[in-house]
Amino acid sequence: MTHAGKVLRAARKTSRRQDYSSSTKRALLDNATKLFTDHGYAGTSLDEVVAAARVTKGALYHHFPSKLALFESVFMKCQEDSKKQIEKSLRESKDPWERARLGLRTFLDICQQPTFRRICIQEGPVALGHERWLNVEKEFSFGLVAGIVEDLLKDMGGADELAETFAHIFYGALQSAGDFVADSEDSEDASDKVQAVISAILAGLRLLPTIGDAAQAPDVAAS
Amino acid sequence: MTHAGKVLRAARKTSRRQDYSSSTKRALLDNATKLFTDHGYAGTSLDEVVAAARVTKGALYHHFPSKLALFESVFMKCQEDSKKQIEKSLRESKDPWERARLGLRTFLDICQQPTFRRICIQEGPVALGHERWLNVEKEFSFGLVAGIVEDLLKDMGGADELAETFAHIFYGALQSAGDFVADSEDSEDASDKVQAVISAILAGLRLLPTIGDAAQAPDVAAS
DNA sequence: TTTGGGACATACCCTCAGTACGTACTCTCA
DNA sequence: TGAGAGTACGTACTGAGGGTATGTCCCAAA
Repeated sequence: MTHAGKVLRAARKTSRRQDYSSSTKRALLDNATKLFTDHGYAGTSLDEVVAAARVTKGALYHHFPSKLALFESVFMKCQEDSKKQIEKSLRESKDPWERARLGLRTFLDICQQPTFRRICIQEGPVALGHERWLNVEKEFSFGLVAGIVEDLLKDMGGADELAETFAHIFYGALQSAGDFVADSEDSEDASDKVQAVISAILAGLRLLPTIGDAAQAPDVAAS
Repeated sequence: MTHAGKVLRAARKTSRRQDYSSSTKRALLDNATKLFTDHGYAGTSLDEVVAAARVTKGALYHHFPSKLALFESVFMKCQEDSKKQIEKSLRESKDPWERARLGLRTFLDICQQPTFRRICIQEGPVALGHERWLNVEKEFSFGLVAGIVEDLLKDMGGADELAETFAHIFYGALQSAGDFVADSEDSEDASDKVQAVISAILAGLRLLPTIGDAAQAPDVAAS
């Protein structure tokens, strides 16, 4: 058997043993995702996870070096999924303002998914640490939002200095918006209201570039 | 000794024993605050806390029924302090827009205090649970912010329906703003930028009342 | 002086993350 | 084809840490 043949076989045809292995790993990830979502990181014991996946701790520690690593895998998977979802919706238009509306609409939907809320927004920063969380976010949800904001500002010209600042603040606003919708009883009504508010905030973005570095913006106080 | 006498004495003149007791309780709270701030809720063991306070677990569990209760005491104390600080700054003006600037400026300062950031913003929601955290927030920081927003909207007339929505979203934006400033190297520069962005967002608030329930706000897309 | 109770200290238990080690099974290569 | 290596687990244990049960000291009121 040639080397190329070996690689090919390994790439497309897995052994039964490998199938079993990846299957148990997936079972661990799936059950961990569910339990972490329902009870949080600290509120979930590994005994529960392995019991739900019908294996033992030996299996878990074979696939993941620690509880935190297991959580991180769940976390990354969740981030990747949401990123793909947003990117897909962004491909539907070329106009930056329309893309903003599409992307933010999708992001709000994702924020209402219990897993994303709990794993990526609530528990993530605490479990992984603020530092690590921020670094990951930059390459996923936050990165996309930042890109959208940047495009909007570029579309209007100027205010590059404030782009990063606005993106950070705006991202926090979006998370809160997601929370708000998720917590409300009438999510349909809440979602509409949120859309209106977000739109107004983005509209306020137009007032940004003229301010420059005065930073005090007394015009706000001038009714 | 009359009943009135007893009450009076208990109110103004404490016994030496009571002094000791409240002193150790304060020592526990102070050290817990410091450790929770530095290492988070899960990252802080009660053994560390009692060692730092130079007592034993017996003392801790005499004053607090659980680790979570200890954290909650720290949390509430932090909330009360920040509330007082904000209210103080609010008393310096009567104009709603000026009050907004003063209050938000103070809130941003508070967000940069490590204890408030870690205890009230980051760890609080996870440790206490989202539900409980929200209820407490309503009576403290968030309540104040919501009041300010309401005043602003009232000053312009109308848009009451969106006041609560905007307040929630805006509060998230402020927290992110605090994080952004706290994470930046040049906090002076970052603070200025944040002020500009927040001002722009508040300016966008003026565009809110005319939207009504259309909720789509196509005017945003119209460049 | 007695006595009740507050303010702790000590010793212990239980859950749970992590480790050490054993085992069965498969894959490779002589 | 069988022996060694490596994978994929299972089992039994350890240690850290939250929580409890109980004992003790000491002040305060009667």
